[in-house]
Parts: sequence; structure tokens; C-alpha cells
Amino acid sequence: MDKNFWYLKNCDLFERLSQDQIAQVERNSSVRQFGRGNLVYLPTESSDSVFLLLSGRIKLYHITSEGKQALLALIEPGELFGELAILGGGEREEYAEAMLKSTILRIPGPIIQELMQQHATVSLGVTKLMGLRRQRVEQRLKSLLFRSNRDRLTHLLLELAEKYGRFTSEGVFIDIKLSHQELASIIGSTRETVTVLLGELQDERCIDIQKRHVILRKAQHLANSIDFKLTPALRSKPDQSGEYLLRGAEA
Amino acid sequence: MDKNFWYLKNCDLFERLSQDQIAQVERNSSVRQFGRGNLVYLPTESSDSVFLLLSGRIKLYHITSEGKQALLALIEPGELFGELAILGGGEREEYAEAMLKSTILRIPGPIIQELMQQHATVSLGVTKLMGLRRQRVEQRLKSLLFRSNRDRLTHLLLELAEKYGRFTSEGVFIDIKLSHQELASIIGSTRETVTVLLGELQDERCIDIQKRHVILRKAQHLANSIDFKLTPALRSKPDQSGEYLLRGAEA
DNA sequence: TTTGATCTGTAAGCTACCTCACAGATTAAA
DNA sequence: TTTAATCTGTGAGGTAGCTTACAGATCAAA
Repeated sequence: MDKNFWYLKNCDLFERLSQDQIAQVERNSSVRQFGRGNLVYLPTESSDSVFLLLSGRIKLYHITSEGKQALLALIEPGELFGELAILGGGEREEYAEAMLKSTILRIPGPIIQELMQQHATVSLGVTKLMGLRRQRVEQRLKSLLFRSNRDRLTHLLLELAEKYGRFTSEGVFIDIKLSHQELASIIGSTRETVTVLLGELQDERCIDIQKRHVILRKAQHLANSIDFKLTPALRSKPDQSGEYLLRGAEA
Repeated sequence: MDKNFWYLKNCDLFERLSQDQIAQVERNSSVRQFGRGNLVYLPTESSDSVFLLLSGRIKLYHITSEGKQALLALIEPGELFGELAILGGGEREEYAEAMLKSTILRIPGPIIQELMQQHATVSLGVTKLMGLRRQRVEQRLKSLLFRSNRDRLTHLLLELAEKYGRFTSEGVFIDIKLSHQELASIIGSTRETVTVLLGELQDERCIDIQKRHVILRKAQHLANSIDFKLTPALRSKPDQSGEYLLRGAEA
């Protein structure tokens, strides 16, 4: 098969497709590059395509009326985004911005729709994708309602650990660089508050920060404090090699 | 066709099915009644079925570690719920409780899955359902991040107006009875705060409360204050007859 | 290496909101 | 109709977290 399009095979959603079908997606899709900080799309843009991230990292966010950024999701390679278009949707409602240099495959909505019609597995795959994302958002909603900023931040760090965590001798190293401002925009707080809270967590030896990376020293303890169900992977002792934990890739 | 199963025809998801297919769903499903306050399912229950609400009203909620109720969704007749089961899911994560006397059709997960395999429209329907719910949750997430309780409450009232609103000479009458406690559990606040805020809105002549029903007197004004896009239906003058607005039923 | 830009740390002051406490109003049950 | 249960209204007191303001650190570009 065409070596340029290995990524379609790599994506869960498409791996079961035939050569012909992959070829058809290829023919109608286009690859583009985006530098750090570039916008892939913005709100009010009409949504006639879906995107597949091939490499890099994308953040989806919303800007509130007071100009604050509300971070909705982080997209990793192999994940689909902008999938509202599949529902024949109208306008997009958020910004999609490259956090790193990224390459993206743009797939026209009708192509996906046709595939869904023909291939039950694709259809089911998309449904699962939607369902999982919804579960995730609902999870986040619950973690925001009634909780203090400290607990929200703790919750967030644990989620990040599950997605980007890697064991080291010192604890779970979270392999993604997010500024305090970005963390705040996820939990709905302010930059200053996040700075203070991270300071507190450090004083309590729950976490450690090195070169702007967070390391969880007492993951289990943090999880207990907010009634968070730690995945088995994170429960194990930090005596493993430096292997990455399973990422929560969904697409 | 069997008159007992008119409701399957009434549900968007199934209306396109053939007689045979409907009959098959019938055979494998069961109808049950629930009184006000009864639980349809609870968390940790394994989820092997999907539910279709035939009449009544269901609320889905989560209980936080401190025992507070976080309301996740209100389900109206014709809507599907507990649809996590479709994803072959594990345990349920929330409570489903009847707010009114309700009748419910319980459909085994495998039956739905089979239908999705065979019928592209069902598959697409479920995908849309998931997508719409996700959009709704995301919307709610945005409305919670960074906003004051007053703005959250305003936002909530406008959403309720879109779903349960009916025009009267005095404004948009919201035809659902929710206690202050319930309102609080949706916006993540306390009962007392909601009481006070509703009082303020009344003093400002933005709303009116009669027999524990809210009436929006200045829907447009409220919408402007929080940058909410009012649907055309709610924008029109309150000079119509007492017709219900279109409900946001989705299933 | 210098410069500018973007991050991080800290602190004072203020206010929205939570907690607790109680009283009166409504609704449901007996 | 009486009684019990559940809602609604209000107020005092405390605090988490926002705002504003500034200084030093770290990073990217030239």
C-alpha cells in the first residue's frame, strides 16, 4: 500500500478498511502542516471536514465573553477532531490551535459519512469515539461541580498522569509541558491561584516540579484525597523502567 | 401494526425500521413502571441494556464524595438513556431516578448493536445522539468555567426555557418544577444561594415566580447579559398563543 | 550574548459564596 | 383537618479565591 498513507492504517478507526476504501479517503483528503501557535480552525467557520492529527499536538479551546480561554481538549496523534462535521453540523464553536509543530489530515465530511454508511465498523467506531469523549467531558463536569480549586487541580494532574505519565525513580513524571495559565484554563481558575496551589502541593511533598514538568510523588495519596479511582498502571510502584503508561488515545 | 408499540414508531431512532425489525425489538424488550422517586438504575450496576423513556421524566445524577447531588441530565419521553451500554460499557456511573411516574422500555444492548450493524440509519442516529449530548455537556462545561453563580443560573434558566418554555401574556413560562436544591445541583451551587439569586432576578423584574414556576419576563435582556444566543423561537414577542416551543428532544 | 517576551512567585485587599442556623410557607400523607 | 415532611426566605460570620500589582526567572529570537 501507499507508504504515504500508513497513518490511516495506524488509526483505529480506519485500520479495518480495504485498500480501495483507504485509497478513496486518500484521494479526497489533504495533508497540511501547522507551526506552534497556528490555528487549524476557528469558531464560526463552517464545518465540512474532519481532521486527523498525524503528528504534533492540538488544543481545542473556547474564548469566554470576558476573553478568558477555556481549554476543552488536548488532541494527540492518531486522534480525530472537529468531528462535529459528521453530524452535518453548522458552525464550529471552538478554536483548534497547534501546541507543537503538527501535521494534519483533512478529510471531507461526506467521505466519512459515506464510509459510515458502507462500513458498520467505521460507524461503530465513530459512535464509540463520541461516546468516550462525552464520558470524558461528563467526568470533567463532575470534577468541577462543588470542588475547590485545589481538588480540581489534583484531579487534573491525575488525569494528565494517566495520559502522559511515565514512571521514574522519583514518581510519575508527567510528560507534557503546560503553563500555569493553561492549567488554570482547564480547571476554570486563575494563573496566580494555580501557582500557589502547585506551591502548596510541593511543600507537602505530594509533587515535585523540575524544568516545568510535574512529577507526582504520592499519586495514590492524592487520588485518595479526592476519591479518584487510579488506574492499575498508576498504582504500581515507581520501580519500573522509564516506560510510558498507556495513553488514553481514543480515535 | 401492534398498537402496544406505537412508541417505537414515535422515537426518531426507530421510525425508519421495518415491521419485522420493530417486532424483534419488541420481543426482546420489557416495559416497566416507576413511581416518583424510584430508581431505574444505580452506579456500579453493570450496564447491559439501554432505556427508552415512554412517559414521565427521569433525572440522571451523580453523588459526590461529600454526598452532594450533581444533576447530569433530564430525560423526556422519546429520549434514550443509559446508552453507555451500547459501547459494551462496564458499570454505570450515575443514578437514574424517576421525577414523575414513568414508564420505561428496557432494550437489551445486543439488540441495539445488532440493529446498528444492519441498519445504517440507526447507527447514524445513535452517533448523532451521542454527539448532541456531548455538545450539550460541553456547552454546560463552558457555562460553568469562570462564571459567577448568577450567570450560571441565568444560563440554566435560558436553557430550560428553550426546552420547557411556553409563551404566555407575561413572558416565557417554564413548564417544569425544579426545587432550588435541584437548580443548585445543576449549576454546582447551594440551595441558599439559588434562593437569593432568584430573589434578585425577581427584584430586577427579569423573572417572575408563580406557584414555584419561573416565568422569564426579559428573556432577551437576560440572554444579552451573559452572551447567550437565544433561539429564534424565544426571541419572538410573547404575543403568541400558549403553544409550547419546540422541545429539544434529541433521540 | 543581549534583548524582548513569556512565564513564575508573592502579597495585600476585597467580595462572592459557602456554612450554619432558624422561621415561616407549601405540599403531601394520614 | 391535622400532622409531618419538604421546601423557601433571610441573616450573621467566615473564607477561598479573584484582582491588581510588581519582581525575578526562564525561554526564544536576533
